[in-house]
Amino acid sequence: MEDIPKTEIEKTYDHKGVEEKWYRFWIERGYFHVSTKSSKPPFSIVIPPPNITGSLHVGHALNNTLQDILTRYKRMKGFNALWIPGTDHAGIATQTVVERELHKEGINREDLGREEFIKRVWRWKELYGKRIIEQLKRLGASCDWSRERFTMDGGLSIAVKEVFVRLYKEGLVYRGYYLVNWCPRCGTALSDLEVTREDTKGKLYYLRYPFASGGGYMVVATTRPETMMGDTAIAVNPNDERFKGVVGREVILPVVGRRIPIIADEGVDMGMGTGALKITPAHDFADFDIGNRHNLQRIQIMDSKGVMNENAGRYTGLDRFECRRRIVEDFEKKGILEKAEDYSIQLGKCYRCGTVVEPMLSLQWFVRMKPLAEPAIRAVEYGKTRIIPEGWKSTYFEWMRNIRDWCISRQIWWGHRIPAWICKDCNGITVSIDEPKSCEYCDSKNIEQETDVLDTWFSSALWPFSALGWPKQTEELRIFYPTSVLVTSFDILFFWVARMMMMGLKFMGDVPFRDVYIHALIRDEKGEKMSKTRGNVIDPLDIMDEFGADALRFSLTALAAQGRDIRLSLSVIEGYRNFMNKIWNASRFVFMNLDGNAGARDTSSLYSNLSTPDKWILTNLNRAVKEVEEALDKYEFDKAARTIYQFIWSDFCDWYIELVKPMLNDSGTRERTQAVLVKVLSSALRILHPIAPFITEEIYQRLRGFSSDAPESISISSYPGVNKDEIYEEAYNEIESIKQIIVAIRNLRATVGVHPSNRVSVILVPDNETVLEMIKRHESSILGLAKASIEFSTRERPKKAIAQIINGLEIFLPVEGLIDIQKETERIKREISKVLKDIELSQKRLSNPDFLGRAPEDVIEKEKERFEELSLKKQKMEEVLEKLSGI
RNA sequence: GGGCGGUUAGCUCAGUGGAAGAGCGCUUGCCUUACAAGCAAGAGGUCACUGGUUCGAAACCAGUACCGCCCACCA
Repeated sequence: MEDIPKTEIEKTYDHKGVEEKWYRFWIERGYFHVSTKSSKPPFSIVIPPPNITGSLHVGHALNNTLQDILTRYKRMKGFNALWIPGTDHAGIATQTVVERELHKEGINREDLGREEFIKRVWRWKELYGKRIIEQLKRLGASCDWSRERFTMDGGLSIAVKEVFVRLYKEGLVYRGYYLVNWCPRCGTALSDLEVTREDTKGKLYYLRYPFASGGGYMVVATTRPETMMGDTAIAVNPNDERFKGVVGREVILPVVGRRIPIIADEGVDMGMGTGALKITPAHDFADFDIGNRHNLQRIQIMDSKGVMNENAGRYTGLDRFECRRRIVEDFEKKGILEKAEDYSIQLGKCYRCGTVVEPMLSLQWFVRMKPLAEPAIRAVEYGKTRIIPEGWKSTYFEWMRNIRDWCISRQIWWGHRIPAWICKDCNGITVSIDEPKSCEYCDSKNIEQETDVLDTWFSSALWPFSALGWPKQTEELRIFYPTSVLVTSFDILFFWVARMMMMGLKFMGDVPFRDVYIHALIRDEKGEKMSKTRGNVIDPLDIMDEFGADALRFSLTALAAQGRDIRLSLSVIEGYRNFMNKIWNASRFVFMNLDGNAGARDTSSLYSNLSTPDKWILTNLNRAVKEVEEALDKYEFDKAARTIYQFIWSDFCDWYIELVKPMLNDSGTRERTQAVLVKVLSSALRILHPIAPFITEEIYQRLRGFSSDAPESISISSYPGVNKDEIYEEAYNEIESIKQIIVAIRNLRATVGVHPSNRVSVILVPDNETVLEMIKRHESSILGLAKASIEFSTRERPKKAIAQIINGLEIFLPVEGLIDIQKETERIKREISKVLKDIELSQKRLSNPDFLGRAPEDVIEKEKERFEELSLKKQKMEEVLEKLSGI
């Protein structure tokens, strides 16, 4: 063990300490800070602002890794690359969190009062709102932190008011009494998007409503019998023969005793239920519309907490579900309930808390969407904004074309308070950016500001321009709007992307981003959504602790294909952690073989005398660079990662380093080889840097000492370009052939079971002089990598030997009868039959006049060559088989 | 009810018209002085099914089945 190489570099890469160190270094040097004075072309991304209540989950990790890759890539490519960070105030979510805190202290927000409560939320934000930002930094996010924004900071508040006022003045914001989705737990209205539908098992109840004139009853079916106390009609389809005689008559509501009419409405589906529909305009969307058409009274039967109100008679004070239970019980006794069937219903639930939403009549603020949606549809149709992958376009269009007005008011405290003042005298509404002194209609001073706040997504919709300083006409806006790309996942396509499109076009007159890249959602290895209750959550913070941020980032990148979900498992991450270690050790090898003064050398002269393996690796490098560039330009992150992985591990480590080892021990070739190693490693590090910034910086810093003019950090170094002069077709093919020979010999060794440390002697029978000469040039490589010494033979094949047949060459490994002849014979036979099958197919193709007539020339040529090769191979193998049987 | 994805090796996924691929797992042999988080050699596939287009289909088209997602006021 005394001849362990003298090196200070650890055998295993340890990310601990490294990541933090370089992140601090980058920040201190201000590499991520972007100046508006720069003459470089702009590139910009605004972050999807994470909630201040959030903790980095694996979805954030993916989303931000991809943004960081793009930002770092563009920065290295010479762009003035700006990535604006920020956080979202997340109205309901944050309010809930703080309320929970209060609850622990035994108080609620009403005890505190609005003003005091909001102070508490701000205090909470100061304490915990930075958490997710710190986590993004751990991930390596290269945001310009000097421009960090918050959706409730002063500037954004001005933007929100400006937008609201302008929309109101143009009639695009209005206020009115409508039926909205109401969450009784959160105590607020929700937009349609904030309601999720869930299949729920329920019952369909058939209720008998007796005719007022006596003599029978109507049967109506409902899943919500408690709403019957708000019924104001029964509706049937006018074309329904069954009910021809009853339209215009009246029935009596059981329990309540109220008389309600039977009306006819086209909206009633004759096939559903009993064909007769009970109409509750104040608690059902369809009924609301029917009610409007027939001027029906709207009777509310619940309060904002979902508790039955005074209109519910003897059920007043009961929770809606308790009321349902009781009412069914009572109806059963009284024979009002005809039957109850099991029924599966799509129940609307609050997307925040899961409470069943209640359609509730209330005074709310809305945005008129149609006029805003039209330009946003056109922008995507005309390609002013590209959606990638394209498949999402149709989803976007579908939603935009059927868009409904957006309920933007929320009855909570945390959020942007609506800048409207309501006059207590004349009920007039004064909407204004600054607090008005009096009512603009009656001049009364008796005005009060609207207590509602805006939907969180209202401010998010302005993010691409508000984060750049709007409504001020800033340099940032001029340079960086529209932003280059938005990176997001599809679950907020409507919530956010669509609304940003509308607002951007409305207020900036241009789209908010050129591209929208939509990535997948992360699931566990079984394809299930990660959730705490399932216990299948992969916490990126734990992953970063154990495997490092680079391994996490690379894993996410490699999995970021454009499908709909990504299945992430620990074994995948472990695999890419191993890749990081591989890079580390390849670098370690390079360092161990460099001399201290390597940097002072003039490398250009060394390049004039490249070896074939040198040319081969440079060819591979340039092709890899090209592929990675093209992939990143098309947002094919997984392809970029795969290309880099393959280049570093297979090409550079498995072959180039191995091929080059003897050259490092030869003083005639040592310097040149060192130069190529450094060049290739340096390029490899730089193409990898956007994906794995930490380890590449760590190695780069060590490599920098060997190079005279390297920038002080890899993150500001330039991205490698493709050098066409370094594509060496001939050398490439030559090494590919040599690789084949080495693999074939290794295969023979394994077949015989030769111990890896033992040298074998093989007999090569080349087809021609060219092949012979080529092999001779690489004899030492074959000796080194296959541990085989070579004998050439032009005619004679050895008698006792096993063979491998490759293109242009037969390889024999003489054996001393130690091998299992039977097994080897079988193997060859199997090979022959495979070749035969291929020959057959090829022949069929070549004898097909249609193929010869219609296929392109080069394909036919290739097929002919292939046929020749296969035939030759078959012939050679049959000879080998013959020889084998003679042993 | 409408729309959109997916179905390729045991698992997770690439591959978009011209010889079925990768990683993990598996088998076998190796601590070969960069790396056992490694090296080498293997085994393993009717590319879901049925038709069609084409000289040629895993890929393009149509349909079927299964899995998943989104949208929608069917009591």
